[in-house]
Amino acid sequence: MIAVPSPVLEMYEDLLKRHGPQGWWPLLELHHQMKGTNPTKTGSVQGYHPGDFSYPHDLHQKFEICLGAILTQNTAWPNVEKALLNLKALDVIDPHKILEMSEEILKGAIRSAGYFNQKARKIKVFSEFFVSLKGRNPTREQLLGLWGIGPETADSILLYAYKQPLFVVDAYTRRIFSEKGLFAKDAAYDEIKAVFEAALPKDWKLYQEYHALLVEQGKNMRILSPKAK
DNA sequence: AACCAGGACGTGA
DNA sequence: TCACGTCATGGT
Repeated sequence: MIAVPSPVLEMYEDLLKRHGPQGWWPLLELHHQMKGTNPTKTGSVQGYHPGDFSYPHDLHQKFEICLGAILTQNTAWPNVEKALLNLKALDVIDPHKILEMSEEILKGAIRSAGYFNQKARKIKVFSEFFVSLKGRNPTREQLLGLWGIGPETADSILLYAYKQPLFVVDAYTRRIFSEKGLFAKDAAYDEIKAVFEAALPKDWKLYQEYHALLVEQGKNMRILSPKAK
């Protein structure tokens, strides 16, 4: 097999070399060997587990990832983490408990993540769906049919909570690669997603790491040169 | 002190 | 379809 130069693969190697393994998705509680903060990572507080692809360990952590995916919509992660810690303190990171609690209290708990009116509703809707799954895996179509779950959130949930090999496209991905001419800057989500999935082996660990690296790179670009876009 | 974050929905054309 | 306004807190 002759190695064909691919900007997609080259970028992955470059980012991995530059930033190292990212250890997404961050979780509130890891097993004790990994536990601790990672102050070197942009915007992170805790919960990353670089090199450890064993998570999520149970249904509880699956649900936590889904909540995080909704809460982080157009929102910086530290704000999301505060919201998740509030939910944990209330002991409601559980779809049944979310459904039981008042929407007003839920709004108060997730306030730091912004858009709390919309996100409280989204979390209620998703919790009902999660219960209906009874432990089974959701399909992308099912997720997209829920109010509040768009393409990126659906793919994030499927990739990080359910380990499905679906590439997640976010604003950073769009920006970094459209500048390199891989696709138009206004290309549709599914079009960009297809470019990556065609260029990469269908490997959910690779997809997890790649998306995390693109976000890390995007954050660094913003901090190091705010105007450089 | 604007500007923007690990987006999605509702609306009008 | 598609561009545009709206949603909201917290960092720089």
